[in-house]
Amino acid sequence: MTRVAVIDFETTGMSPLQGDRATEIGVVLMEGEQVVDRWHSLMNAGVRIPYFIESLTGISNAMVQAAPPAAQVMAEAARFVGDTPMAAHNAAFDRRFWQAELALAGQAAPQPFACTLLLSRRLYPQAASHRLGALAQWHALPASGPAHRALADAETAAALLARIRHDLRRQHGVADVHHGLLLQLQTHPRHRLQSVIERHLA
DNA sequence: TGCCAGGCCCTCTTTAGGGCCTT
Repeated sequence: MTRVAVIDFETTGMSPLQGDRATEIGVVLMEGEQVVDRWHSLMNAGVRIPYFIESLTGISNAMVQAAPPAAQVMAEAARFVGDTPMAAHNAAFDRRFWQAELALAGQAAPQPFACTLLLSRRLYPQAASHRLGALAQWHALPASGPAHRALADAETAAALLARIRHDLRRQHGVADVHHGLLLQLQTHPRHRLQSVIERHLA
């Protein structure tokens, strides 16, 4: 059974290269379409959270100041994930922070990332919006808690990934949706979706 | 001083521009 760690970060901004840091991490472990474990933590990276971000996430400076150090949290996250392949909604964003925060903690980040945003754009071009919350509504996914909190958003992304796996099985005839197939699908143009699947099935 | 993300995707494209998505 394919095991995937679905991750979501709350951060102080968009880019670790600009000095932005993670404030919260949530990880949901899936086997196939089932959630088998979950883990989350606030983290203190020693930087101030802008007011706009506080308002967006509800994560305050006082909350992160009371949280464990970022390096300690990331070491625990790395142990929890191990070498499990990963997924996230707009994975380019979470992968940047995963790699940057682990690098600051002296840890490697070798895991490949599947992206539910890229996969949704290919599988559901008729959706009006591919934001995580909009897709959750569009698919009628189960509610997972307040948006813009790491574990709730990781749960929603995990439910979306389960839906993607389900639709690949039921609508496209893929018996076993390997992580490698997801990585292939997300890197090909939308119009080549079916040919990639057919090559995989051959 | 002034600027400030990065990458994918579409199209009135490819010698480019702008919208979307993540916080």
